Amino acid sequence: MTTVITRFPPSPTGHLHVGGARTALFNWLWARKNSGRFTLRIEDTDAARSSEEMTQGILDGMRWLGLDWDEGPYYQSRRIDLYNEYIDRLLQTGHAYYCACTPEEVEAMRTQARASGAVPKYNGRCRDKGLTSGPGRVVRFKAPLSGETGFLDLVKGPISVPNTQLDDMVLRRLDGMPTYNLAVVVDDVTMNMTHIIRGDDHLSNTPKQVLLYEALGRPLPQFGHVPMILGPDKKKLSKRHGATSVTAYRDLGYLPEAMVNYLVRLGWSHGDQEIFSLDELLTHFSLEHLGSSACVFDQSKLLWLNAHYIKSESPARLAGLLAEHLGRRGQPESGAAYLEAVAPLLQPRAGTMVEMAEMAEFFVAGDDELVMDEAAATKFLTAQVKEHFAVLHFLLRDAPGFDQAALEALFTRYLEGKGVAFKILAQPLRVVLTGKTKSPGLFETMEVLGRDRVLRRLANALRRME
RNA sequence: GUCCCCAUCGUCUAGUGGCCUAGGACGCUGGCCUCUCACGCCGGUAACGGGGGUUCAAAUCCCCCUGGGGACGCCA
Repeated sequence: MTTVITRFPPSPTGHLHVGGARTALFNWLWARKNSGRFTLRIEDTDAARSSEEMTQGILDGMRWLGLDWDEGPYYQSRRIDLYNEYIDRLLQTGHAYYCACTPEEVEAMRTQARASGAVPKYNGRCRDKGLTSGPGRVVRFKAPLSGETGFLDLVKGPISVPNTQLDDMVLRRLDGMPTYNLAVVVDDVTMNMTHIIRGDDHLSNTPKQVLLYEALGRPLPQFGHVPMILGPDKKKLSKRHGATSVTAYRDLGYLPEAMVNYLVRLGWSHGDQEIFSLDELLTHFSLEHLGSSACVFDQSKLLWLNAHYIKSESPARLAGLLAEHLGRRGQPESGAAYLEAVAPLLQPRAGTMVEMAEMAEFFVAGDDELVMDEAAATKFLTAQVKEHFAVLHFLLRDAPGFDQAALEALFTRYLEGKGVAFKILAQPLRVVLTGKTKSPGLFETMEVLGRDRVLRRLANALRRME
């Protein structure tokens, strides 16, 4: 049994977007599930469009998702000699040749072919000229003129394309850099890849790569092409559709496990199961259940999953995240213990950590800086409730206990004595303590706020109602 | 234009010839719970693109059509 080796080869010309993250996840899962190795490779042969900053962003995204790699990151830009070795070999074995045509000439061939309804491709003018190395010359692959090239795809099944569709692709550019197709094949061969799981958009590249494997005399790895992720308009997902990079979701307050869970279910399924722990993913993930049709990125389902994970996450971890987001919103620092007490009240209510931070503001705001919903204050802080609050202030001050149960008992006793329903006082009290008309339950809120804050906010309200 | 791929509720999907008058989940929606908002619970809405075959039997297999996506770079 050979060791499973997979890879994720992003091009550092953009962020780690959700589509890339999903293929990375699939490759990672497959390697981990089979106790194999997962390799990271940076495809930066396009020097002009690649940047170190993008590379770091991609690595950050990977780490955030928890997709650790066993090898790499390898940089293609540092492996040029290796690629040249292989190109020379192809030249020697007659699988490649030098071509002196300029990009403009090639472009003209394509437009001409297109105009006459033919396949737009290089016409092979230098194919049999026997040109040797020289300035202004690229190296092209000598592709078969007839026949078919095919392979068995893990998700799509048998794929085959007439060779007349393929042209003599460039292997080495004018600037001496290898092209993508050559570099991937050389890398995948030398790094011993066993499985190549990648986006559907590479499907039509694969026959060209298959030809290269054959020319090199190397066995094919297993290819698996997963369908694309589309936007709600069913077009290829792009910035137009809103957040597409995984780090954007992190900043929006999504939990990595929610992202992973959402992504894995996009194109893969295990019966009716929706929620997967990492362990479950590792035991259940399979290539056979990868879907074969494109899917739409559905933000609302991601949000639901995130809410789910927030509910089940430990208050301690949430407190850390909460502090971070609160800080970002310019709120003063609060103790970890306090935030850890706040979190459970907000967990069932927050869809994202950004939302939780927003809801947590009244907990951490200074009593005098509490943002008051004025309309609500006018509506609820009436003369009638003022009398009650005045008494309640004393009762709360002298209450022996300040926990939820004690508070509830205190209120019940008071209300029964006055013959008043809690409903009458609930909203006014909520506005006084939180500044808003929506909040967690009053008794738990008071317990967490603590006696001092409650008393000060009550006193402030009393003063206001003078 | 050519080639390749795809096709079940609005969305993600289950379904591998009979268990399907098509199941789950998100969303939307009715109700319950209730100090507000949520959570939760119960219920509802909604799909096999069309046409031909094959078969005793088709969402499932084959063909055509239609629709969608992708690729045709000295980008990856």
